[in-house]
Amino acid sequence: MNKPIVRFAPSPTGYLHIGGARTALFNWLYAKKNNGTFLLRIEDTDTERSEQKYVDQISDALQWLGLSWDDEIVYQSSNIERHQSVVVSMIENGTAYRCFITKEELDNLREKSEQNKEAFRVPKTYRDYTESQQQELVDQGKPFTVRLKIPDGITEFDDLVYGNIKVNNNDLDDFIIARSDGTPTYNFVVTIDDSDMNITHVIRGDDHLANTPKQILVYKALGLNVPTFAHLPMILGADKKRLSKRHTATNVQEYRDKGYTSEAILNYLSLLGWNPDSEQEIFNLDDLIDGFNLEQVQKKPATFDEKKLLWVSGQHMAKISIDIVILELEKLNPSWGQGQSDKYKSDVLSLTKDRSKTLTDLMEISDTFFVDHIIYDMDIKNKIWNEISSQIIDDLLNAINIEENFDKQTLESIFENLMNQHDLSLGKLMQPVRFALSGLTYGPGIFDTMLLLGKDICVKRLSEGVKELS
RNA sequence: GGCCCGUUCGUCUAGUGGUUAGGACUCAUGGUUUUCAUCCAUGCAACAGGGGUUCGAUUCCCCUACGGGCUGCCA
Repeated sequence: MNKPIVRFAPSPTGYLHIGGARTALFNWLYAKKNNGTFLLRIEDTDTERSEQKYVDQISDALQWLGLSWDDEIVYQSSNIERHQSVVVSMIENGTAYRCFITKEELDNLREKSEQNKEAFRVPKTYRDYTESQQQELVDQGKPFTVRLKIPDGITEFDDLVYGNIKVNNNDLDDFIIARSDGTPTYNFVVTIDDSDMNITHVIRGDDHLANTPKQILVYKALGLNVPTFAHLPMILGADKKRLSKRHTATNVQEYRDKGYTSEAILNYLSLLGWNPDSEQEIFNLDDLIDGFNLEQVQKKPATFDEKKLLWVSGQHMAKISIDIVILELEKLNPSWGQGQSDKYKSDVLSLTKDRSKTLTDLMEISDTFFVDHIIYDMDIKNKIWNEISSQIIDDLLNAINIEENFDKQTLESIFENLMNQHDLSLGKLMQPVRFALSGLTYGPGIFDTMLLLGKDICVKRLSEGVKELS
């Protein structure tokens, strides 16, 4: 097979959301898998709604995800002259025509059809006007749009996901390819651009499935090669509605901020609408490229489930190396672990990493190893602190001070004595110790925590803690 | 209204003309763990409905229902 060229073509009217990221991912995977090319085209022809900040956001998000594109970004708006010249040539060769029906007339007709519960069809009034008849109306200063002259017949194509799709051309209107202000419309420019960019495979959301026959008709009118299409099912929110800005947390960068790694997000996204044909669910990028194919893409929409994302993320956290995790944490929060030695940071992480599901989890749980002073949550204190807690801490402090050594064996024997003395299980005994020491009720093993903190800090925290908490 | 697409546990999915319809997440219970998280075990839970075709349909066909998309001088 020839090397495929695919593209991701977002419009910069909003942030890159999860659905867009999935589309980008599948394009990217298809390109990588087949040694192809992955291009980025910004569809910015809606000047009302397009904004540069969204272009920046989208490219940042793609880069962060690791879905880097080949070549320069193509801006659709910069091709407008090319688009317009094609429109002119189509009027000349009769594959398109000027239509002088106004928007208001159309709106009225549309409304009438709706009231009568009839199918609305755009009247083909001007379809067969000759060039000179059209010119005459133009000369009169009448505004016009340009419509594609759709021939009779059947339009069909084989979608890589949906299979054979067949539409009767009679069910299609002669749709507008250029507005009355001369600007070309989406279904038209997308074909020109895809053709100009030599796109071989159009992989996009299935909201475009019904547009595809129209686009094919444009390719045919222009005598261009029709690319292969693959439509991806939509991603739905928990309410089963198509994911949109109305849903909470659809922005890729929100997930970055929540502490998910790009690899975890990509892994989860790949599972939405694709199955690897095995029971494996945790993939790194290379696995994904290796296993990916369009044949195993689902036809039905998938619901985004953050619980499963969280699980996937936890699996990735278990695998990720400490060195990488340090880099990721510092990227997420530059002040994380500031002023600490690499050795200490990596010791902290080796205790905490495996009990975290996200980078933010990890930051939270590791924070106690970096702060100067513990701030105690009094709600938690009220739940776990009791009359003997202070006594336990005092006894522990005494024992630590008496012992010369501060190592695991020593700590074990200290706690052993305390257990006997207070007639408590280790679990009960260490609860107030952990809290006084870290302000938390969970975390790494208490001996490991104390040893990493060191004798001086333990003594300081315990004595300060017992004062504040008593 | 018309056209196109879809429908297996709550969610992501596997699967076959004859299966105890499988796995994963979630949830519940138990176990491991000094806490928490992990991990392990067990359990709950699905073929949208109705007709066909067939000895037999979750699987093939049709209809209905439901959901989504398109039907824009948005992309």
